Amino acid sequence: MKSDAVRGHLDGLLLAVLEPGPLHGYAIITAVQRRSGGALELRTGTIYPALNRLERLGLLSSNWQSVGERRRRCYELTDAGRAGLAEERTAWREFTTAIGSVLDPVARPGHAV
Amino acid sequence: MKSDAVRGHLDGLLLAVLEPGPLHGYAIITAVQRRSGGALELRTGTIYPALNRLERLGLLSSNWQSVGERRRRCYELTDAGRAGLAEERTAWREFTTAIGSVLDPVARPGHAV
DNA sequence: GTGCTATCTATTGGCAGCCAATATATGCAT
DNA sequence: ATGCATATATTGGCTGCCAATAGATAGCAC
Repeated sequence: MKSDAVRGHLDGLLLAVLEPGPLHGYAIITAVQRRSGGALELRTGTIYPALNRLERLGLLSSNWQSVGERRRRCYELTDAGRAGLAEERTAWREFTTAIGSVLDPVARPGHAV
Repeated sequence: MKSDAVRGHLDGLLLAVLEPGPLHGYAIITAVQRRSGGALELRTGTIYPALNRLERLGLLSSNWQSVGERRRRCYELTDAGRAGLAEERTAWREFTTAIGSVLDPVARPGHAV
């Protein structure tokens, strides 16, 4: 998987891994990695600014937790975040359909060429 | 479809529409538009530099044609271009699988959650 | 008790790559 | 003669992700 691969789809990934429940940043990275079968390895410089942005937009809320002396910042979806995730999924479907029908027209029966 | 949508997948699109036969730049734009059902509208500032790059890389070859007084630059796939297209299709499959399995894990039966 | 690795958060600089805007010219219809 | 479709090309700019860097806690091996 080439670098820069998630460009334009990062928000959807973050919202999606938070759907089952709250996670902190580090756990989000491992969750994306696990759910993608190891294909997607996000960097901290990628997700922390993105999480901040999503919180600023009202799609996420965060609260600090303490585990012993260690601090964690836990993010969870807001209602707007759940709506945003639904939009991202729709956009993803449209996107893959558009690119896919150009890239592989024969693989889509019923599609006029 | 948001602007900047084809980012990272442009080369594959160009190679794909050239697979059936040679086309000139303007026809490439309309071909992508048609095959995507109108979803993808590439700009000249997007494709001309890309076509040049692909030719420089040896994936395309071009030759000028004259229709009356009008000049057209026709591009066609080289053998390397055909190989490149196959790679792009593989990469596309891996990409959609990776993002898709994060975005929509339940929609993929057999995928452990 | 010293290193090594994993866990955890955060910021900065850079740049690839696409788009908007712009320029130019032909051909045809009205 | 005006406007729209056809046709090619360049430039500047911005978005957004990544690499690099920084720093702190915790546990394990030795």
